Amino acid sequence: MTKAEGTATPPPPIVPWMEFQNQEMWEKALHLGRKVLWKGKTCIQRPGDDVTGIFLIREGVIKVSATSAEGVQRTLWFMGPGSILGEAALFAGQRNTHHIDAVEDCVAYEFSRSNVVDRLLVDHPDLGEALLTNLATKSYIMSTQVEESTFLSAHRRICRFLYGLCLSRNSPQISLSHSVIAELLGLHRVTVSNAIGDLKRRGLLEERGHDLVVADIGAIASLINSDI
DNA sequence: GCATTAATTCTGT
DNA sequence: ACAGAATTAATGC
Repeated sequence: MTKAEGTATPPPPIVPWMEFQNQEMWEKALHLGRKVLWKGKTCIQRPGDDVTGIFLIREGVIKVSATSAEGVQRTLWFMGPGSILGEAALFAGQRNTHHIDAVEDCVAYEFSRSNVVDRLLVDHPDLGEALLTNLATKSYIMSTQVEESTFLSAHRRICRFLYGLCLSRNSPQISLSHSVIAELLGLHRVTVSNAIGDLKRRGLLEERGHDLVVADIGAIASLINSDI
């Protein structure tokens, strides 16, 4: 608790969107990796694929999702620059279990298992810590989603998501469609459309082109803890 | 390069 | 489930 007590600023909501700005620490290790490019809207990995290393995402955004046998998709989280893909499977000795798609053109660096274990972790404790931070973030995203989906109303979850995304991305602009948000939160698309329409009517949200812009972040924040 | 059409996606009821 | 608006892709000139 670094801040004063009186005005207890609640911790920012955990949202299923990973992104880390301090990427400088990775510069010293990039030579150990292999640069890879992923074209937008293409598949990166499917369930069952062998995991031979980890990927540091430097540019672009990818989507991690689970798919039922019938083909229904449930997005688990998005990953942006500074986040690491594949470390959970690598350390658990598991094959990949999710669908991973590039939603836009991406630049990443792949580090082999041996380079991670013998070089990164040994020579660069800060990178080891970054790996743990990445892993812990995924863990919190999943537990928070379970928690919110069982205890919170759809309306509140949408407000939490919009608010948390603004804070973590440090931008009021949200360029996600209603159906993408619905898949991410496990809600019906129409539920998301109605809730967002409601927030727009109240002036808390605005539409800029095809994007949403949070106009009154304070009001959205207050809605997180009070329904309707 | 530009204009039309066809297809697909997005939103609000 | 459906309709209108808005994008995007494809085609022809």
